[in-house]
Amino acid sequence: MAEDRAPVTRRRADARRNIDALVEAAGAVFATSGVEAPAKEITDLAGVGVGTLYRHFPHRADLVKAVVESGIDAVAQAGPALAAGHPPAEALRLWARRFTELIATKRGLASALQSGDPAFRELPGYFLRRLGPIVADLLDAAVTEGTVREDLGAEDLLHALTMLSQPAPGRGIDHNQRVVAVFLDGLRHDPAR
Amino acid sequence: MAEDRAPVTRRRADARRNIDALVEAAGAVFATSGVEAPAKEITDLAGVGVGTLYRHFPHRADLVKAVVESGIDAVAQAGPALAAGHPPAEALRLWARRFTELIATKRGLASALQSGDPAFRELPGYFLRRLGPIVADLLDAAVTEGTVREDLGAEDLLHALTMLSQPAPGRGIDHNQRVVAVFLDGLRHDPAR
Amino acid sequence: MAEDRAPVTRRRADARRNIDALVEAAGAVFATSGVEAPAKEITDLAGVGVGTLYRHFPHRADLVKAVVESGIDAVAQAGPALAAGHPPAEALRLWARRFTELIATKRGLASALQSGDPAFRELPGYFLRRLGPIVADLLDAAVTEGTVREDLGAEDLLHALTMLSQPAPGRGIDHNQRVVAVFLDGLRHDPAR
Amino acid sequence: MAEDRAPVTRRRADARRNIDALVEAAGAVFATSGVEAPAKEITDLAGVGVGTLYRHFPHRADLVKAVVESGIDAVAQAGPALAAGHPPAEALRLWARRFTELIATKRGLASALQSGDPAFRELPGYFLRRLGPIVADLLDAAVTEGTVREDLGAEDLLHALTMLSQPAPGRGIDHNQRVVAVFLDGLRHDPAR
DNA sequence: TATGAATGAGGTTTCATTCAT
DNA sequence: GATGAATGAAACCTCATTCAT
Repeated sequence: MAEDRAPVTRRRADARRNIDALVEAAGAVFATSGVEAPAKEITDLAGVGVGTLYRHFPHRADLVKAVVESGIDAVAQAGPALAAGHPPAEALRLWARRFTELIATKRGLASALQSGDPAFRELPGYFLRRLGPIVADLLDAAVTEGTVREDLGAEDLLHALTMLSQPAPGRGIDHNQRVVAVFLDGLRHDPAR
Repeated sequence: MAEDRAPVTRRRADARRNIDALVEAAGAVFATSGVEAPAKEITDLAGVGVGTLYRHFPHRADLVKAVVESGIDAVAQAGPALAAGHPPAEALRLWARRFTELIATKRGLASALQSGDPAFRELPGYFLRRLGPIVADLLDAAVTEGTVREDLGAEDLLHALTMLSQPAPGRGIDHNQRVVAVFLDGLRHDPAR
Repeated sequence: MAEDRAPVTRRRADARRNIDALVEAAGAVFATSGVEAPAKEITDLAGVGVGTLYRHFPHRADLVKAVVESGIDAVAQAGPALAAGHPPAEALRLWARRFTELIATKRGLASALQSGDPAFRELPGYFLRRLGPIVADLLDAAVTEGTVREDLGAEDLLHALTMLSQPAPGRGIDHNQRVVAVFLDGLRHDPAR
Repeated sequence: MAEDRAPVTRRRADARRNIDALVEAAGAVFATSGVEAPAKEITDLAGVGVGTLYRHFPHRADLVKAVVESGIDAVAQAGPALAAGHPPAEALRLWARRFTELIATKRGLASALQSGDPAFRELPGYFLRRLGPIVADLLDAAVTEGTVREDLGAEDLLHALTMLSQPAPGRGIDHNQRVVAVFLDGLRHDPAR
């Protein structure tokens, strides 16, 4: 119907801007008020009407997913890069550090991932599909190398890292990094034990 | 209203029965629907009116606290007993096992403990006050003995155990016991490392 | 739990009063603004909170059904009475008169009955179950007597009466009575035709 | 915006195509979801933006009117033709048959005609203005001939036919034709009665 | 004391309508 | 003229909390 396509692309740019604003605002609001924060709080911060939120993210989980997605890519991509440049166990440790940074600054996301709330039912699956393979590769390499114990699956590890990376009230990210480090120590294979 | 007023003690017994029913029901409902479950769900299960809930537990946190309390005592008391009968590191490990059993079967409690929700603001404090000293004693003994590293505080440890004990969707308590064991391995002091 | 039952009955009376007020208000509002009128309009007229409406009538159809029910009984009961005191064709005509009075003063109900809106899916069934047998008895008697044609089912007749009894904008109930009378004339069995 | 502006007539053709698509789509959607169906549903089916709908049909009633109009002309024109080729009473019967075909396949239109909704306030007037005279002519001829009773006005008749032609859930157009036939039988003048 | 009906604030969601492109 | 993104009012519905009985 529209002979000239130009306006369409222009419009898309506007929409894109709103979508980005929403995801950013949602990230901030989730961090403050949790994943169940009122939609209004998010749209106000994004400077956008409620309708716009629902147009782009019909379900709450869509928005949460977008927020997760917005940070997850860099972490996912870091996996292969670290594997290439470091010995397996070290690569795993460095990757976990990155992962903790991601989760620890996104209060409430992890709890959404395991909340059991039907609205978020798909999220853990998405999360695992996206990061599971990266962890599996890192873990397998270290197990093959013989420096890491083999009795813990990639998903178990991912879940443990997720929980330990949860922001703890009254403590900073250092706390998370410390307990994650302890956990990874425990993961080291030590035949003498 | 009631012409035949039952003796006071009789009433007390009734109240006690209701309180117990409420706490038990709340535990079950929290496990199924999370700590934010509708009050009605709890009172229906307890076979009691909503008013009764509010009489005994004016705030949601009071009820959560009661539920936590109902399981926490045995775990708290187990601390000294285990310390008396086992070497420090082993005592710590056994106690952690008990603790995990408690938390892993109370879905949602840990997340309430760290939810940041103002309604639960007092809970972490209560939790720490109650269990902090027990962990501290077990931990100090092991550090003194030299079998456990000294760079992790009792509260950090308690928090880490709490997170790792969270029920993971699709996995059972075995998962929690496994990752807790890994964590405790990491806690062991190993000068050779 | 409550030893003395008296208060319960008392309370029921209060609730009953609200329910009656709601049904009456709904009848009035449906007549003015149609069956899809905002819930608020109804509760305001009934002098009751929205919550009360939803407690007693969780679905819109429940309320419509109650409104229908509130008038339908007298009409249903009139069937046998008229059959006993009049020749069949006359009984049918008199009953139709009563039926038209009922429907014509409840603007919008009939349209709900055949709206196709999923919310009202059960209503036509309810309506037919309630009145179908009455019409069938009246009709059968007249057919047996030989004064009424036999090629129209009771449900067809009921539906036709319902449609012709719909309040017509700008016309009063006389209009409905007149067209219903014409229809019933058409129903008369006349072998000579 | 558009550098290459198409000739005006070309534009007109496009607009015409859109209008036709909208009316057709509206007819289909009204049949399925009622006259109050979301605008989006209609524009999607027409393959057109919402803005286009509002440009051509600023008010919902305009669209309904267009849909009604699209079918009404043939029926209106059939009046004189039938009057010319048949005896009055027969002409009336045949015309009613055509009318029923029109209404029975346009679910929801008749209810819009008498909904009382301010948005449709003009529709009944339009409907009567268009078809009233046709019915009046047919009716007058039959009354003059002496085969049809004279105590029912053309508008009363039109309204009755409209109601009886309403699609009945679970029944087909046969049902409507049957009850309309009964009604017309009732309309016949029979001095013997 | 216990009850559960009533309340209404607060959140969600839908959709008619506008308007920049 | 056409588009469809954005808007926000308006409706829905749920539930924590109060309070008359």
